[in-house]
Amino acid sequence: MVLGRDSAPEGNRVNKGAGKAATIRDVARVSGVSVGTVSRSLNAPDTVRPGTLGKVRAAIQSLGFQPDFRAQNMRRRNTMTVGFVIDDIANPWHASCFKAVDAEMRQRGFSLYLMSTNGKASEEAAAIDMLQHGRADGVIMTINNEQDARTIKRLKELRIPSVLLDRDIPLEIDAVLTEHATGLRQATSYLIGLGHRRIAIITAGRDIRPGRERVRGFVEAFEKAGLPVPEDLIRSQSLSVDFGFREATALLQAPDRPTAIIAAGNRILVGVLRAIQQQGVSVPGDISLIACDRSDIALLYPGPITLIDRPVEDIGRTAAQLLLERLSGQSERPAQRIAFPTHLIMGGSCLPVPK
Amino acid sequence: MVLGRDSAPEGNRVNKGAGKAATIRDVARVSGVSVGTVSRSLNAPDTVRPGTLGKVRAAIQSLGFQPDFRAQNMRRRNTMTVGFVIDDIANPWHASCFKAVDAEMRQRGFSLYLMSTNGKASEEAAAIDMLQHGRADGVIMTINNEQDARTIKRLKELRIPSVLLDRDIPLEIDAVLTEHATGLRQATSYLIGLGHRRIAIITAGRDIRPGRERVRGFVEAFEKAGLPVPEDLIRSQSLSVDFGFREATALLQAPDRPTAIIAAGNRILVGVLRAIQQQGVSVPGDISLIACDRSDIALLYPGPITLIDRPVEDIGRTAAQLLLERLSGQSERPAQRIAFPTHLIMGGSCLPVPK
DNA sequence: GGCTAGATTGGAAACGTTTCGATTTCTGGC
DNA sequence: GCCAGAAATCGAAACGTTTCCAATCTAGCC
Repeated sequence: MVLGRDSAPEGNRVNKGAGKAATIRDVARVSGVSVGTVSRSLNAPDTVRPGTLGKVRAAIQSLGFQPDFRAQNMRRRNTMTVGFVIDDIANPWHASCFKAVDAEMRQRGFSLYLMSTNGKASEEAAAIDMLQHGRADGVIMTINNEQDARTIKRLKELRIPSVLLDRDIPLEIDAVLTEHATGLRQATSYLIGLGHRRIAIITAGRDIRPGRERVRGFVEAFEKAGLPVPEDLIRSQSLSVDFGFREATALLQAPDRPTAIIAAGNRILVGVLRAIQQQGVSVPGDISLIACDRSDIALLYPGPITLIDRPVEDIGRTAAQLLLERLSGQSERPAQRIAFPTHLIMGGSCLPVPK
Repeated sequence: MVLGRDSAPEGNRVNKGAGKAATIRDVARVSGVSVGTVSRSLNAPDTVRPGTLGKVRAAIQSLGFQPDFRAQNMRRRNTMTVGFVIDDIANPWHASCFKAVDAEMRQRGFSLYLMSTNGKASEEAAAIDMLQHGRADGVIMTINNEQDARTIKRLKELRIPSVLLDRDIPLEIDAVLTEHATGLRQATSYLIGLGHRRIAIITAGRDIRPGRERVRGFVEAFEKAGLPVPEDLIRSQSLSVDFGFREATALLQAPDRPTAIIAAGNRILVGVLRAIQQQGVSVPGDISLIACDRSDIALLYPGPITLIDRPVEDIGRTAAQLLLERLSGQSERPAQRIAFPTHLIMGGSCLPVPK
């Protein structure tokens, strides 16, 4: 490879406009046909005679013509773009979900706008506003608060199809959900089976579906076992690292410390582990731990952590498909809600309670 | 909040087209001025008389008019969109970088396409192709192989401004770099100072700048100390988890096991830790470890790992600014290369070599 | 009140495509 | 070789903005 030499001739020109690009008109002129025929050669080649097609293609080739995307958007009234709105792309679950959505969308010619809202309702509203009026054809999103009036209003007035991820809103919007309640019931029952009674759960607030459902599953497990629900150990407020850290610290320092913690949330787990480390507690020796969602840390933390998994690729792919269905135009079906099951992956972070 | 009731009336209509949106023509008609004046009211309000402006604004308000983004793109010949091309958004460093770029760009009205190429040259080429011809105004990217002919060719012919992240290519392209060599020299010297001689480095191949530079810094540290370079412990090939795992496993099983490993790469660290865990080795008791870049795992792995940090926010912001400069049009300056320093953050993963 | 320069406004021409009705060119059967 | 019908092509009208030139208005000055 003689890169150095090869690139020298044009080496010191910074890429920029680089002369006018050929238009469909140029192609028409060069190939001696009308503009309409060139367009049809591109979009419906079977309606143009082979001879003509050849001439057009030759002209396209020689001019290096590529249709201008903006003009196509303008005329076709779409953008082949979809917004993916979440609170934080640094959350590995969101990153995986994005990849699944992207894979599905890209192969159909769509590009994805990624908008990370930092969990702020104002940024959320701004993101939704931005996608309207011809910036995107559809949206896939996880909003931060199912009750925020501003966001609800935006969604109600949204002019493009949308799919909610793991959120539940009293509007007719497609949604892809997770059966968090089942997962938590199962995990909690497992701990109860190991003899745990003082089990804590740290998770999102009840203002979003994952918070509500997880707490519900947690409570149901105790009820099913005929045991009193440890209300004082339910910490349901936020999915943030900080919340996880704060609550875990408090729980670990309490006189009647729990024997197990369910860190029900990706980021929460990080906070919980930080607290565990800071308090010098050992897992599973001093306390049992269950996490939610795969992540580097959950799979690796000195020994894999027992966790409630969910099929993130399926979830992403399904969200993409629901949206594509609507974007393809023909489907006027009522809104659909699809839920995916979780399953418990056994790690080494849980032990039976010593007698 | 009476959500249930409020949303009932429109509740069972799935969002969709929802009637024609008002155009600038409608606004002109309603406010009794010409189309041109409406446009100027929006884009240069100080050139229209206050009275007129009032009428126009009233009409806009009453019609709920918002300019059609596609038409603006068409006419203005831009898209207010920038591509962010990387190999894997699940890499937390990339996620942080994206957020920094996004913050800077969003406040100037740009949206970001995120394209995750999975490190495949074909997807990389496809991504770059896709961004051309009016789909984006510029690109920020980390390509996967600085020697791949296909990618180089794409870059050379790219018609929109671009910024490279941490890559070095013999073309006139803006780039934001990291002084990996300095970081590695420092880290290696630190280990040498602790008495280590059998120090291994696992990092990217020499086909990309981080690989080359890191190995260079590593070698220089030995030379500066007047010590022989442990060539057999330099494993420079890929940034992947798998490579980290494979090489770490081999190193740990070797008869003359190193006393320290530098896991020079975000993902590599995950692989290395997996190997360490599987081999039942303890850090820092059995082996010292240094990582690159902050991540949940580096900060948390039973005790924070000593690591070579770099200012990811500054890097992202700078990349965005370089691009914005070019996009603003007036700057015809030669390509710029800006390098950021690293610094060593002391964790607890290194110990002196016992005599 | 008339004049001029400057400030506002109107109207139309782009921007590059797709699409649709009208027109031309094939094709095959006689 | 002609004709009808089908197939292919042409040409022009959109799509919704911005922008430029020309036309009109306003204010200030004498």
